[in-house]
Amino acid sequence: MIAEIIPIKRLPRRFSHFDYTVPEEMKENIAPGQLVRIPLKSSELFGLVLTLRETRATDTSALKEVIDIVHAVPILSEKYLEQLQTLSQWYGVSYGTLANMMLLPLQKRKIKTISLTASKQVSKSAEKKITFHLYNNEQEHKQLLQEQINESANNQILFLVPEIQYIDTLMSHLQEYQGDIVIWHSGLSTKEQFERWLEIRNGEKKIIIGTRGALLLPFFNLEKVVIDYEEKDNHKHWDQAPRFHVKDVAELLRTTQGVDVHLMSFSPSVDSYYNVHKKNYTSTNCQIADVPNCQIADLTNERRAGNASPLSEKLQTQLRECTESAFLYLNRLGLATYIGCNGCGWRALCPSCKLPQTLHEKNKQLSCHYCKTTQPLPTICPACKEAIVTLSGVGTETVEKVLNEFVKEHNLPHQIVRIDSQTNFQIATLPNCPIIVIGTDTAFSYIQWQETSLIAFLDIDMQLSIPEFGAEESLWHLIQNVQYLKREDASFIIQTREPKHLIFKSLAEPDRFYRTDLNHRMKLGYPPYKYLVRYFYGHANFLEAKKVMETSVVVLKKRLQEQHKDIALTDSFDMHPRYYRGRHWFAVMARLSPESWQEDLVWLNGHIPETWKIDPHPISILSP
DNA sequence: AGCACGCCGACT
DNA sequence: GTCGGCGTGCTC
Repeated sequence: MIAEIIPIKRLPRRFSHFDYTVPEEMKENIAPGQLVRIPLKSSELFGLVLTLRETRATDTSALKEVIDIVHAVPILSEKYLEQLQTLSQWYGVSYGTLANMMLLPLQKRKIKTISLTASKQVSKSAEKKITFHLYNNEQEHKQLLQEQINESANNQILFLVPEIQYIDTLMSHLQEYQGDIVIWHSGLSTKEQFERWLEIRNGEKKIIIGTRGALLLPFFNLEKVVIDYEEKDNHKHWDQAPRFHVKDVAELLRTTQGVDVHLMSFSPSVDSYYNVHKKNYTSTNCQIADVPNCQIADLTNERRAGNASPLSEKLQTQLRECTESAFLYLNRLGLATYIGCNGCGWRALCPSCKLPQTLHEKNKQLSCHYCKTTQPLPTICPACKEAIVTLSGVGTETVEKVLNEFVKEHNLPHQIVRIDSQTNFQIATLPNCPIIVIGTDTAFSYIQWQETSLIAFLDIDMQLSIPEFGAEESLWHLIQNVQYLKREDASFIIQTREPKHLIFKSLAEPDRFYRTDLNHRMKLGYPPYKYLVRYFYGHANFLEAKKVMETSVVVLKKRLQEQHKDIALTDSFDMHPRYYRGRHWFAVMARLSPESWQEDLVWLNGHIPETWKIDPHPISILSP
């Protein structure tokens, strides 16, 4: 007898499973889904029995033997073995990689001491549509979360959040259920993983709150998945393969296992807006709150009038009158400033990555964030040879300097606090007086919103010029996020050189933003009208990377023309950064029909070079 | 992918 | 003599 076994280990995609012979005395007891021990190369590791078959004449090669069966009860049920196969095809990873994510906490010494509860065959309930819920404040949020628990039967319910810090918010809303909750995220120790994994696998805990990795765990009887903050990009596992989006995996669970899927947000994604209006989703309420009191400060006029400060007149006036705390948001870091020519618009770009270089004040050198190479700061513009290269753009460090002077000049009581990923900020060190926080995204979770009466975006124009289909949506959610968190009477100022931009015109009329953005996406073939799949490839040698990618794309296009005319493929393009982790990266993107993406994706994955990385439902077109 | 193996250069 | 850097090859 031969057992096809998945080694529980990250392996390349071509090694899905291996054949092992089953010793005579094991034949009666071995079954699919069981955890076994197997030899692989020179080591011994855990494996998962996939299928069993009688020895055939073709099985001539010398196979190794299964060592032993760890538990008589299968560790994964039939439906999870099927899920393993689907996900392997979608994301181009070996079964072992996925099995490793489902069973990661296995510890050699402890594993034999645990007992597994055999899962009953739960009758699959009738497949329901996805439901969308909108909430406008924390009370509504809390109420919706509790309803989700109260409305489900006594089976497991999983709440997914985009980042670890949101777990606390959910916990505070679900205090009454504390004893029945288990938390899952990537920061757990091996010991914590082991204990919690068992509680989830054996159905000892009914409520699971976790980040995206929790979705791949083997649940005992999962009835419902709630994806909270559904618009956030961190619901996508972009880091490393399998690059899955929780919405896609939840959809698989819905259609194959009858799991009830709910999406929630205070700022619905453009995708959800579309699906609610198309009645693909059921919705209780999708009346999006407007942003009535947001003030736009037109920087173009101010620059013309001679104000070169990063603080507009409007902001300066309100800062002078501000007696409480203020939050000034900037979406770039402070230690570095971008360099360019004021005369011709030339910008200092890294020669290999093609990313804007930054000036390090200390040594007056231009350097690149990614490849760390440095160059001297030019004194004349390399493009027009005339204008002197000057600093352009502001970072948190620059703003801090300007503010220090401002505070001194107007005798304000505020202390200035910088919060970004480079400052080691501790919430305990906050002074007792009113403060002005200068910060990036990192600052959002530290702001004391009840004590903050003025919020300003200093420079979000860069966000509007990013060539990504989701750039405008991201800014929209950022504005909504402030509106959601800020005290009702707090001022909110956005400084921009493009006051007539769609987003600002739509603040009092959210539907206008969604409809216009959707219209753009339809014309350009972006989600929700197309399902995108990005493939990318990197090589240490630039020309080699370019050549390999281009020739492969030509071959693939020809094949599509012959066999799959409905799948459109872009030309290959360089990524951003172009040079990253010691390689030069090129990408290509396919546009699939949203109705057939699952089959089309599997077909495409089967026709690409093995060296290509597979990225379905990409969050970014250009970046890794 | 990840790990063992082996080759070579730099140190106690 | 031995530590360790990373190029190469292999996994039923």
